[in-house]
Amino acid sequence: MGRKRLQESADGRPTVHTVAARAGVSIASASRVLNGVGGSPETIRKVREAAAEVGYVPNAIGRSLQSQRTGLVALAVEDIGNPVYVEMMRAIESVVAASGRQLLVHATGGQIANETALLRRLAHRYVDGMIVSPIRVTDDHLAALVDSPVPVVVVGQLGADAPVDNVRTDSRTGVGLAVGHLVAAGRRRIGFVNGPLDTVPGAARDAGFRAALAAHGIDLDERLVEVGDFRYAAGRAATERLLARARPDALVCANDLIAVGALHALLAAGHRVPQDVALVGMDDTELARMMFPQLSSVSLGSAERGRRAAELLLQRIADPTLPPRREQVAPSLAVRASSATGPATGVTLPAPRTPEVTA
Amino acid sequence: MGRKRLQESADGRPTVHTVAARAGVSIASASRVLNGVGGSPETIRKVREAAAEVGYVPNAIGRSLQSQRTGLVALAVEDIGNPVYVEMMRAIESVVAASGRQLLVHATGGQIANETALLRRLAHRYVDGMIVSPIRVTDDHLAALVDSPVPVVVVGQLGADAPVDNVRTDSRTGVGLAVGHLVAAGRRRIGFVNGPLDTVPGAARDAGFRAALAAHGIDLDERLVEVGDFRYAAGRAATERLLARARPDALVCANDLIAVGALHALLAAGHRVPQDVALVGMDDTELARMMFPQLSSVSLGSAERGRRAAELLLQRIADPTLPPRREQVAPSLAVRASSATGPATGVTLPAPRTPEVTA
DNA sequence: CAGACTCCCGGAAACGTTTACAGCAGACAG
DNA sequence: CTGTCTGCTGTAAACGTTTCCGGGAGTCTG
Repeated sequence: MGRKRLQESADGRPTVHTVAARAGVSIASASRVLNGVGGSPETIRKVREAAAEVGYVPNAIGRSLQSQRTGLVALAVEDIGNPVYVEMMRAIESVVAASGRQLLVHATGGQIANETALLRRLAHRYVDGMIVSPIRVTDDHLAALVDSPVPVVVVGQLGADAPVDNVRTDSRTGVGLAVGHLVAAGRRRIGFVNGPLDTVPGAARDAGFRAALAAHGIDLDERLVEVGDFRYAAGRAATERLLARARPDALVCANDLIAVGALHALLAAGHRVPQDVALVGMDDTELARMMFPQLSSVSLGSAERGRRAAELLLQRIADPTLPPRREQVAPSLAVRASSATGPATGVTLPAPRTPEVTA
Repeated sequence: MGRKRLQESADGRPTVHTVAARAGVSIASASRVLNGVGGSPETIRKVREAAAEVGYVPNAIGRSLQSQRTGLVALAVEDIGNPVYVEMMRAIESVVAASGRQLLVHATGGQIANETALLRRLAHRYVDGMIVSPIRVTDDHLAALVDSPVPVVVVGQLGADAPVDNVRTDSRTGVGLAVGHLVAAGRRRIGFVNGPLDTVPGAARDAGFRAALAAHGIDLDERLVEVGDFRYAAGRAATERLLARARPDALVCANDLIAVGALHALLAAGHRVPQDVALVGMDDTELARMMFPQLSSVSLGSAERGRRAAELLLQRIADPTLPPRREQVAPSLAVRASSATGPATGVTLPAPRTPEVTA
């Protein structure tokens, strides 16, 4: 039989050829029946039967090659352990699922190389589009975004003129909300525990903090500013360093994970929250409500940003010629016990290491 | 020109044909150069140049159709907001990445239909293999697992004779560790806040709890058992219901999210932890260490299970004929402040709603 | 009863890639 | 100078699917 086409795939699984041969019809008819378009009752019966007998299951790759779409959408975030991304993911998922597609998540670990590689590899047609939330953006990175072979939507700040769909918030203003709230509550020695300054959100929040203090006529004591990364352990360690050299009456944290670390450090050092030190986080994730006392937090609308990003992406997939769009979500402040003014809701410690504890 | 093959893909992006034509060589030579195998210096130069000029980027789908592999591995979990899955994912990711593949995560939301659909759709060749951690297993589900077209490894309990690679732990014994520890510390009115009983882990933990109490000769007071789901809010609500009708001196929780909910409920109700009520969670996630007081927790070796599952999967991808294997990871108990015996490490509340507070 | 119309079918092309195979030129040995 | 070997190249098949197109059979209309 020479090099005649075989009827099974390389690993022995049935293909549409197997089904067609078994049903005694052409592959065209088999394919039509399997896709539910056309076919006489008799043909339908024969093909269905044959497919069931051999346990046919279509090969998505073959189908995608033909149809030029996979029905998959990817979300690439830095740290999937950060609840803010979980909330964003849930919002994206619901939009994406409603369009009949599936969402896949990839954690980049904040490695630029990693993320660029993802764009350059995964995006090469395995997915119909992707949403990326980078915390560092380099020129190389940007280039990869711009000429990505599939539609990309970026969640987060991006160079002003980048021709890429973009959903952002204003975290500078967000930090301002926190500072304003604390100042109004009579706090003056306001500290700031931030993430790395070489990240986009880190830099924006630093600028926002300084601007907000200035706007309230408060001189910034640099000893009240500390930097770690955006995770819990670093937040706790950074707060411990800060407390070792300064005595804040309030702390703003660049996200909720850091705020939880700060809360832990404060309580372990014998400070009462909020009586001695008021605490405000950012992102307003479920984590903030899981703490005791519950944490005030600046909402950056992560779910909303995710939802909008997903919508932008679906629109662009439908029509790739759309001009780049940019949307903005306004921040808001959720005040909870950790920065409430009254002392009634606070937590006290018996009397651990530090001297200045109320008897 | 009739129906002659075009040199661009449908959406105008360059293909290997474009590059070949531009370089004045055959597509075979172009492909060889682009893959770094063979080619004369002159050919290499021309092809590289042409590829750069047109911005060629290979179509992964086309390549996969030919090579019968995608280099992608999927992880399907129920709730990506649960830190235990984050830890598992990290472990899997590192193994998978080391093999040069990429990990994609899919959240099923615990919907069986969802999960089965994932198996039946995504698994149809988009990925080289997948790791699934189902919390409910039906026959249909099992069938989908067994004749999945790609290798599958299951993390979690599975019917004893299911011919599927499987990494499990022994959560019954795990609950026993928690109960034993609490009994040794003198606790007797030990409560249990569990997830749904129609889930595999929920059922196993319930059985483990009852068996452990019996083993210590303690009669179970059914009012001390409450059920929600595996998330924070439900854990808190369930604990509130429990506290409204009973007075435990210790609580075992079916996972750390529930334990955090229980901690919140306990503190809000004015109970001291651990003095009044000792608390033990399960999964030993980072969340347990993020609490104040830090939570004792039964480690079910989630990272280890993830690591082993990934290794099993890679082995099976390499050799699909391997017999089904089953591995087990032993639980262990991490004792922290929330169940420490001494009162020194506990947290006290000023004097909220309940009367029995230390002045 | 002829013609138009509808419906179904099979052959073949197409999606973008890799690769087996054969041909060809050049280098080298005898 | 001839024969063999090496290394590169191009043609074409293959991966598994969908779909265009032409042909044939059957149905309805006039």
